[in-house]
Amino acid sequence: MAVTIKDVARVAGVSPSTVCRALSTPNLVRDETCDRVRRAAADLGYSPNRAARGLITGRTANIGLIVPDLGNPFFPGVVKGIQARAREADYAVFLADTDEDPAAETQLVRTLAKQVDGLVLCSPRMSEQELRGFAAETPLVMLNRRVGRLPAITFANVDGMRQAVTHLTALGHRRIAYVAGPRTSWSNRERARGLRAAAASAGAALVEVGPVLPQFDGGVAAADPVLAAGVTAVIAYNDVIALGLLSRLHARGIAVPAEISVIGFDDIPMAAMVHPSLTTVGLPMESCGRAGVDLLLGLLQDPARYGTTRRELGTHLMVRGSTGAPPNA
Amino acid sequence: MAVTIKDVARVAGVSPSTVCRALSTPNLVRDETCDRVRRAAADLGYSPNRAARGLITGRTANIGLIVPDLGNPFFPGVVKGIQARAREADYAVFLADTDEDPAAETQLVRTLAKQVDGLVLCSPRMSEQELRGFAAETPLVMLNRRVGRLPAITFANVDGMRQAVTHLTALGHRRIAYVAGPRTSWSNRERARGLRAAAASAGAALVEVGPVLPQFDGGVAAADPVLAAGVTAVIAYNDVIALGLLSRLHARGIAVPAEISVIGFDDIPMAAMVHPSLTTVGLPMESCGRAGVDLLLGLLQDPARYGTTRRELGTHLMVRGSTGAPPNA
DNA sequence: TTGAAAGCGCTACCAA
DNA sequence: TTGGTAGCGCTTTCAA
Repeated sequence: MAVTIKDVARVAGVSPSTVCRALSTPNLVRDETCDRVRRAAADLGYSPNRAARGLITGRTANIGLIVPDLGNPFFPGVVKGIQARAREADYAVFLADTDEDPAAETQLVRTLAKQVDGLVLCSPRMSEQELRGFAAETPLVMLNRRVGRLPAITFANVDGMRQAVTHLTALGHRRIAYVAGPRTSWSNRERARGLRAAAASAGAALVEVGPVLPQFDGGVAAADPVLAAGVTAVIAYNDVIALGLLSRLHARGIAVPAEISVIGFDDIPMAAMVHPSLTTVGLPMESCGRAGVDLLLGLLQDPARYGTTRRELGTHLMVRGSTGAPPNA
Repeated sequence: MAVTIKDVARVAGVSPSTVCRALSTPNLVRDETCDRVRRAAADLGYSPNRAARGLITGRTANIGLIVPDLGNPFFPGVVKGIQARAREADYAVFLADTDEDPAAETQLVRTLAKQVDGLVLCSPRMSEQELRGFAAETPLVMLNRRVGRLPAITFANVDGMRQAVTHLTALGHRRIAYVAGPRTSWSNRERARGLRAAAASAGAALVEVGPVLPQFDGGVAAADPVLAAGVTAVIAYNDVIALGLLSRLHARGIAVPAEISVIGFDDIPMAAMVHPSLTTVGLPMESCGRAGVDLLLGLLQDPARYGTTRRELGTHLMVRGSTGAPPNA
């Protein structure tokens, strides 16, 4: 078995209590003793058993992270941000991928809740009611979704859409399509809302296509209806859909942006790598992860203060090759 | 605080020991008692504290997973496979992303080792020596790398390259470039070795370009040297590099596959989504994750038997649009 | 400044 | 078939 605090105590010639103190509150221990203990610990390669510690302190130093689909290029950035911030704060991360299944999500929350101090839920699929229930039991922060006053980090979807529309109308576009993501998705609703508002105030016509699955094939499928709608520009719910659009437009011999402009949302890595490169609304994904952990840590320290904190992170339009002036401008 | 086994015992009117048995070995408990306990547990919403259990059983029911970079599209598939298999076996997964930093990897292994029953290391960056050291202390399986006889799941890199070369020579190619990945990468060495052997036995000339970073920009940078080498086909260390190649070739107005054929390795999702779609050697990533967990579970049960088990998973060439006959065939 | 002892939640053993 | 007891590794009183 692994080396325990007793082994260190024996080698250092002190009691286990002293070892514990030497390692956690050195100022309560005579310097010389402290040194001896530290040396023994180092020699033996001791590192404390966090589970045992958690049992008594009631603090596991673990956080749980639940994501719907790691394969979705939106998530790795967020997860990396969470990892990085958690590591800085000396927390370990339990990760679970639910495969977009709300039932699995619920079960996973139950299982994880016991072994972590708090949970970060990425774009949770579960119902508002369930979410509220869990939030009452376990410190929890949501990413990319808001439910009531529950702690959450979100992106400025509405403002992102405003930026996209401003860009398009400045170029001269007057008729724009929106390829909608899933009706049940919080961010789709936000983006659609922002887009409608921006189009209305800019005096541009808006045609909604879909909803489609937020995947490459969804975009492929949406391209023909978009073309049929007689628009000069299209904004997709997200980049993956936009990439599908681009692919199908290319296959049909439609030039982008000469004949139609395309805008995505998220700024996933591939967006900058395709031809033409994709104009898109960029989300600070790593910051989102970090902010999520920060909020969770705050929540653990001072639930009253952070219990209803919601932060919205700014978004920024990345203008690239897929947008230009409309055909007959 | 959470509800403990004592609470359940009190409500059910039995001793904690009985609660424990009723829940874990019901056949040692009278049916009626068992029912009473279960009901009490359900009423109170009891679920056992796995950390406390682990303390005594010496089994945490957690596995640790360390990956170098979740942003690399190679990993999500593997991680999903691991998650899925772990969940089936009722294990939870600690995930750590090391950001390609070997030092972080070492530290993370140390930290995680205490709270898990075993570790899965994805394409580990650390030295052979360190790896051997850790393997002596903690059950551990490597994915995508072999070191001596340590337990590992790998892909048939050599055979994949044979398939790629066979495909190209069948089309008539006689002069092929290889864009190498990092010298330090185990899979790059394997792939290069397989490629050299296959080219030699097929009588094709091989030109090596690079090494380049295994990223899109690496591929972009490699395109010009490849063109200068006067080859009719190029095989990249991985898909991400191949995508960069494709992009730069497009920018220079070189038609693929009319003027040059391109093959990648991995079959990441984007490979099928670009124009022309990328011919590539497909790796069963989810299977790799599942196999890794299976091997780890075997290792935990019977270290002697599985201590040196290494499995190689088959690879399959996915022929797509980026390969064709050479220009003057 | 240090050590002894109690106990976190749980399981395993021995008696009954 | 059940309960009591000990103890996993650690931290935290309370005394000394």
